[in-house]
Amino acid sequence: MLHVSDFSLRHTIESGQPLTFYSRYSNHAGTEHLAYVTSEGEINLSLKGDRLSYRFNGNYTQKTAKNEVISRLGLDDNLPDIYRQINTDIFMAGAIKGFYGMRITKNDPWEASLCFVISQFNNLKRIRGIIGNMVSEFGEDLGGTKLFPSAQALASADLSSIRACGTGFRDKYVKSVAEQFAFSFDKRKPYKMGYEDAKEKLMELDGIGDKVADCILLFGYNKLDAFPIDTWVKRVMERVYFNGRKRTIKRLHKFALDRWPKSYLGYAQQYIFWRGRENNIG
DNA sequence: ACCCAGGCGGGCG
DNA sequence: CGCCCGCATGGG
Repeated sequence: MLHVSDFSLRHTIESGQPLTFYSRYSNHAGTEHLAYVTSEGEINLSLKGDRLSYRFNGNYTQKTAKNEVISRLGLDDNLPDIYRQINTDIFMAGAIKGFYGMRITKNDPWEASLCFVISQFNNLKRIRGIIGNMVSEFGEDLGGTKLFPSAQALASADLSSIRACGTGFRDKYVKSVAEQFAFSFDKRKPYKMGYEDAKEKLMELDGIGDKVADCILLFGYNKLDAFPIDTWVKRVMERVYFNGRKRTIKRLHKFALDRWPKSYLGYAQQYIFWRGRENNIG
């Protein structure tokens, strides 16, 4: 058990991050539950008030499970300090108030990559469905629960069976990215690279462009200086900061860099995204 | 029926 | 560089 503060499991889980797509979340009588699987085993969380307890199996020990939970849910980020630094205006203040405790999750780079390749020109409900189909179709069976599908499994699958999961035209991107993660791309490298170099590296992959690369860097490599701009973030920023005028992605990136601390850009983005989407602003 | 969704690659000027 | 297009699929 550990005590947590400034933490909302619901906002963290529901806000379009990889865990949104492959975890089970529920709330019974004021106690929230979250279950998900990693290559090391299953994690089961319960949150009541500020008490976060966790159960685990597989290779986890008390210590490694605790580290997994803290790191995965972003509990090691200093949220009060982040809020102080990104709270530059009324819109951000509203986002912080409305979604207080929402954190950036830290996920496996391959898992983040697959989720965000699927996300292109898509919506949250369908992404969740497609990832779910892929887990049951291609995930290794652990006797009851299934693992997130490996890059190797998808690399050796044929296009039609990938497409049968509902990917649509993204089938070729899924296979291509899976092949590279399985055979040539060293997913450990970007951890040691700066944001710019790592992004350039990721964008060499077919099917990974500017926005998806930023998502992978933010949610997969824990690079909080990434600022993904999707249709929601673009529209909201144009409306809130540019009086409704159209702006290029490049210019919006520059605006963000000038306005918020580089090391917290990812958090600023996540609050813009989720308030924009949940309040249907834009 | 119509519109949109956590975009990308390719082609054009 | 900026702009435009086609791309599958399902829900509002």
